[in-house]
Amino acid sequence: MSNSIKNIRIKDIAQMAGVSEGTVDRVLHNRGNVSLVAQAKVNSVLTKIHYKPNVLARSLGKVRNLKISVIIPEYRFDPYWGEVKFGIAQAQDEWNQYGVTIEPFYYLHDGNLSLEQVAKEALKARPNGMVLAPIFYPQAMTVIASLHEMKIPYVLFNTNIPESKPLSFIGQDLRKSGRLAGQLMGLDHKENDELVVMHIGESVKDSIYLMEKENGFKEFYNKERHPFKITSLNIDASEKSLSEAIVRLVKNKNIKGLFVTTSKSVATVASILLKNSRTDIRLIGYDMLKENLKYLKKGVISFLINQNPKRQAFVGISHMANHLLFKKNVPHTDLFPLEVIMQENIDSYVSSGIH
Amino acid sequence: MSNSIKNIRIKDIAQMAGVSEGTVDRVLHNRGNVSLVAQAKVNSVLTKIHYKPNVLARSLGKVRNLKISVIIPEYRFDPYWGEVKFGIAQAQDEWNQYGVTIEPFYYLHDGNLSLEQVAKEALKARPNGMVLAPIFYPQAMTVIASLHEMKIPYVLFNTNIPESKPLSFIGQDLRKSGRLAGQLMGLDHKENDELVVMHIGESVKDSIYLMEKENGFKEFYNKERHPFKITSLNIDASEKSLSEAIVRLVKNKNIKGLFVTTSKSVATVASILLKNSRTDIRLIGYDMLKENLKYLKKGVISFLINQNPKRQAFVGISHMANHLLFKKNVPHTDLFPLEVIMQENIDSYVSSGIH
DNA sequence: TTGGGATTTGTGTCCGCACACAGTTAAATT
DNA sequence: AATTTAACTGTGTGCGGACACAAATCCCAA
Repeated sequence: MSNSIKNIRIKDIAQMAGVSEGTVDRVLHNRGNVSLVAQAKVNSVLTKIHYKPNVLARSLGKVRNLKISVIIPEYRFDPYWGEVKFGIAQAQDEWNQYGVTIEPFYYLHDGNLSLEQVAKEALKARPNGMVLAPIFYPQAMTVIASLHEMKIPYVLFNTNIPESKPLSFIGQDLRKSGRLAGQLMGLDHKENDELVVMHIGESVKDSIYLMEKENGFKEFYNKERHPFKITSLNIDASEKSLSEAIVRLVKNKNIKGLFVTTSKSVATVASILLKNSRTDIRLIGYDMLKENLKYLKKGVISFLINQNPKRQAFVGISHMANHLLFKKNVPHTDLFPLEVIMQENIDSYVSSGIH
Repeated sequence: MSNSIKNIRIKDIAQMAGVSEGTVDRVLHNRGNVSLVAQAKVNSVLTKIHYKPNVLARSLGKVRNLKISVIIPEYRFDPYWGEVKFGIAQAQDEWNQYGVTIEPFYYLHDGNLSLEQVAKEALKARPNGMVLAPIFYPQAMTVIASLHEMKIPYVLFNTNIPESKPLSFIGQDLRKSGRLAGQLMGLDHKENDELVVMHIGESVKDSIYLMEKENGFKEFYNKERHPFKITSLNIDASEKSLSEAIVRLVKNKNIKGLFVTTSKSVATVASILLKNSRTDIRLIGYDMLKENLKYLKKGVISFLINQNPKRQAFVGISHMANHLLFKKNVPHTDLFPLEVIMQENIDSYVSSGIH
């Protein structure tokens, strides 16, 4: 019965309208050069039927070698970006077969591998689209200006720059993620506990976005009116100052909770807690980095909030590819869920590939 | 520079091997009728290069109107299956444009709308593949037998039947999900607390799989050697007996935690807890059903474990479609992560579409 | 009325793969 | 040696859409 629901093709429309395929094509893509009569004939058919172009056929005859440049911070110094790189690799796997080439670039804070320099290099190859993790605001802005100028569409992920107009932004609501950390911290609260929010790493000074997490965290406690003392701390990532600072912290017996806003350093904190037998302190951090998982399994880290860096990269690239290749509409913002990782669900997250 | 990374096509292989495209095609699909010499020539090229067929071109000339039947329990009596239905709708949206038709069917426990009857109906249309939620074991087995006989590939989701050999299974590890509930329950434990595992609903008698959750829950406490008293309870879903049973339960002041294994009934439990001012009881349930979210927001439900029914259906259908249309390899089992939903991350889950 | 430019329309080709079918060659039979 | 049979190989076409280019039509001025 519902057997031969022959899909309507351009050919069919042409026949129905009594014009040639070329004319239908011109109307569909409003390329102009169509007489009002023909236009009317085609349009009257188009309103009657619901034409769905065959995506496969459309992109088959497409310009091969679409090129997407991906720019992220150098991954060798931070396993977080290592995860992102995995996501890029998966995207390459997925999209190469459609003739889409994905070229990754890596930047440092400054010098001749700064974001600006690297982006300039990337743009030389005249990519059809760009996917960018813009963690340094001012540099990012000049890159984005170039992109606008060259009319290259771009997707941002990880960090948003709302005032630019990206095709799409992929990331999380950082304030809400701070609030979530707050709730997780409070699950076994006691009245006179002291909680500390820690921002660790050299990027702190440039990364206003970390403050969002802190604000969210505090917001949670304001709302709930919990009588906690909350302080915050900025520490450089340099080995010595970091461990010294933590050791000092740990000596304070009132401190019962630490919330580390940067994903990489929470493992270091955990190791120091362990050495100083302060595993009574509830430690909350970000992301399923290898070291983090180790301490989560041991119970030193209580919770991790998963930002899903791998998937962020994958989805970002996919949005761009879908836009370029299939002309699909992509969401303006794609905010990932705030995933709570704890001992009893680590495995389920590790084993499930990209989710 | 890296400009024309021309993808290797059958044509190119033919040229490299010094044979015709037809021969390459015969080797690739081992259709036979190829001389050993030609075979060798082609194979030597194939080992050197990594041939990736263009999925688009392959499926372009494909049989249009692939048909996939989806069979799930009647959704009007259980919002869980309502969620699943949303997933089906999304899959239709996604795959219709590729010429794949998705036909849903709904079954009840028995009668002329039993799984067997409905499946018989579905099979009349000779679908190219089937996606099935087999919650009643014996009936499901006869359906699966038919599928094997008719050589129709099938994907199972929600409930696994490992001894059948589905193309793919999509779901969660229920034992681990029980363990997770255990950990969530224990976050603010006290020594002499009593915990209750509740199985609610008429399907309990047929659904051995609910026991997995209970076992996982108990397993967690065994391992941790927590001194909790854990009891379990099977209750019919009939209005009266349910509320009576819960009211009775609630009178016991030692009870500090309830773990409801069926997603739909936890809201009822929550409403009764609220009426009887026993919100001190930690309540854990499953899934982001509308009613459940209401009580989670109010704080009556502490945690929900998300089984992601919508996505389970979507992914199940997509696996089948990828298999039929693109000949893609699909994972033998696709176990979803065990997502923890709590007040401060509800929104992030609700707003992010299908993840 | 005709020429010439502008506008409109139709046809053909390519994209990469799958598969049917015709064509070629070699071996086997008479 | 002629002919059948089998084994192998190459060519051609279609899938649906995009786009280039050729062909057809129109309009207006000379």
